[in-house]
Amino acid sequence: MFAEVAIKVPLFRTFDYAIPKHSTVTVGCRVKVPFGNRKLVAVVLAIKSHTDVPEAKLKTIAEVLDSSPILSTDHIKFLRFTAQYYAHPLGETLFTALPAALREGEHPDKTTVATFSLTAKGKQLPTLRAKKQQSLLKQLNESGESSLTELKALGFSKQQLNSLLDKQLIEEQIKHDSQWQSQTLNIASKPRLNEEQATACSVINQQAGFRCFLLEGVTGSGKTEVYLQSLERVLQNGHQALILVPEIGLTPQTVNRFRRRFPDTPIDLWHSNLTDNERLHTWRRAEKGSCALVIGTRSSIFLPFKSLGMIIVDEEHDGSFKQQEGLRYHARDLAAYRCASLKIPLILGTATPALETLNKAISSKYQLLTLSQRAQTTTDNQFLLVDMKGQSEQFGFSETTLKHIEATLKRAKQVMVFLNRRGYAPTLLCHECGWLSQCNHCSASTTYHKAMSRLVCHHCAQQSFVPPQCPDCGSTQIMPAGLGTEQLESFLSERFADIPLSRIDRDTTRRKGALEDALADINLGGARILVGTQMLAKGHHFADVSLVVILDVDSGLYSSDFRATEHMAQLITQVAGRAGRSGEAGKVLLQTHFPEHPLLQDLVHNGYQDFARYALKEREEALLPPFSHLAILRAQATNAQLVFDFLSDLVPATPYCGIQLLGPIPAPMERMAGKYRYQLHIQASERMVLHNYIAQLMAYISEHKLANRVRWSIDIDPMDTY
DNA sequence: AGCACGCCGACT
DNA sequence: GTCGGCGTGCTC
Repeated sequence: MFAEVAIKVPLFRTFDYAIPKHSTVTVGCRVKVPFGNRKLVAVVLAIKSHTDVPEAKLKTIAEVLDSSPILSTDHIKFLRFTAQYYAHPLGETLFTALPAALREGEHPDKTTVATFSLTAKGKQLPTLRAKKQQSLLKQLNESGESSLTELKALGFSKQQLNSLLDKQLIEEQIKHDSQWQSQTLNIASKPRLNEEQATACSVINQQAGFRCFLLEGVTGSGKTEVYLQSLERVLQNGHQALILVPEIGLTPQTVNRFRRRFPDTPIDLWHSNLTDNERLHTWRRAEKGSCALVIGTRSSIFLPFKSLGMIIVDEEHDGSFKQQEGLRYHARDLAAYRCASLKIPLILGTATPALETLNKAISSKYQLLTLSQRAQTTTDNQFLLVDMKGQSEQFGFSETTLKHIEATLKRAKQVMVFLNRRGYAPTLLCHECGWLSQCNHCSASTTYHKAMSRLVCHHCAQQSFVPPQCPDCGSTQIMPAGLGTEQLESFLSERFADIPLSRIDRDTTRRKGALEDALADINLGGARILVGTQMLAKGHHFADVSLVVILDVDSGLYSSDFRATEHMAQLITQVAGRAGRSGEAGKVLLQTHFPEHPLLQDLVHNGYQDFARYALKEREEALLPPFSHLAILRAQATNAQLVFDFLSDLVPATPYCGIQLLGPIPAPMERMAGKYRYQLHIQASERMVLHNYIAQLMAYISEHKLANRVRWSIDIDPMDTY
């Protein structure tokens, strides 16, 4: 007998091996096989009695790693679809979907994970002298139980845990793998739903089989409550559910909310901070049906649930659901496929649906459920467009803007200021000769970080010292040009000297737990001015914000990326939702040179729903996604000519009816980390045509002699097209 | 991707 | 003389 196996190599083919006598090998098991002169882990895809491989080439399986399959045939089918859809080698697809421990051939049940919870004594929440231990106690009281990794992510240490263990305030237990019993489902008291929420829940609950719901709900309209109550039926039926959240959406508050609602229900987390052992453990718990809910980021879409009953994608428009390297999948889109083949409901929730999703709702492929009532406030926010034409500005702020900030601070409210550029200034400029600080390896300028007194390339992360003189002309007149969050911080803290300020961007939150600390600090009434990048926009609740300022609206209006306006509108709407939660209407101030821009006008006067429908019309007229389908073939190498020749060759070699090719064109950043980058845009009005063409293209490329000399990759449904 | 094999340049 | 650069080909 022979086994067809997949191996983690970038080849669009599988390999056959002889099965040694007396050993049992089944589909979905891992085996070790000799491959070239190495030994690799492989996954068995099929058992067959015949092979076309000549006897001289055929080798024999060296070792069987699993006595029972680690991948079900259904799951393999899902991964086969993924590989085919994203034009990625099956072996690599299979292996990226597996936790590292299984990729490396570890025993599937090699590990258990401990969690911590309060003892009876701990539940009385005694007052402790150690502040950190006290807040650890508080955290465990809120979460019920947390693993070491979860606690470490919150900035707690093993020592603090040990002290509490010594005092017998907390205890450690091993998560067991026993089957979760839905009979024990215990639902904590829940709020009454408003009419819209109740309608949404009942529509979802009446659904049997596959249906995709777009839950379009403004911030504060209670989407999470709809998720929670929709999950009840799933759990009661003994099924599992997956809740996909954006990368930074997996906050302790979110998790605690689910844990509090379903106190005896096993809920596992899945995110990039887990250790390999924890991943393996969660993977197995999902597979065995030991956990009922998984809340996870992008890659949790590949978890092998025993009996999945629903998938929820929260903030479905969020860019972090798309993987940007290797297997470039979109977790939301794969969720749709998975739900369809499992015949279970999918809920996509957001205040600002992606235009792709909205289009499906409008064309009735998805069912639209709208939540328009805000639970907390009744007043709508006010948008103000500040016309920057001819206005004098200080550090990017117009006089009007500064006056609004001042007035807001006087009323002891909080102000949020957004600029999507970290660092002090995007470049250094020589006043005498016009020299700009450039990265040696990328076609980009280096960002000036004043506090570190370094120049940093944000594309390849290389740092350099700030030159005392201009490297070109020797002048000492070199100065920062342009604005970054660090500069805003220093300007605002000088201008409003007595007002505490907090900056939130990737630089200030690098340390583990730093973001949580900063947010907690803000909510304790510390900072009144919050300056930050988009990070600040996502999912955090600040009670007192009544003014939001967005400085660089224009960067979204006239970008070469056709999705830039959509993303800017989403950002504006999301941050607007953060303002005015304290009872009074919030103000959102948009600085722009194009106040009359029709999309901006539409957004400001009629809201995202209207904007999005208008923007869809524009996409339709321009035949852009979702009214056509895109793929990008990217290639890079140290030698620019090589890259260009490779891509140029493909254009006439693979003509195809119904396909438009654009390129080769230089990538938006032509040189990055020392490599020259070009791309080919592939567009089709029919999805099938695109995929048939790509299949042909892949076959052609794999024969191409230059293909091994450049690094190339294909991106289906790319997010950043430029 | 790795890894071997093979063919040309500068070095302990 | 050989060490090593990377171009080419192959993996059941």
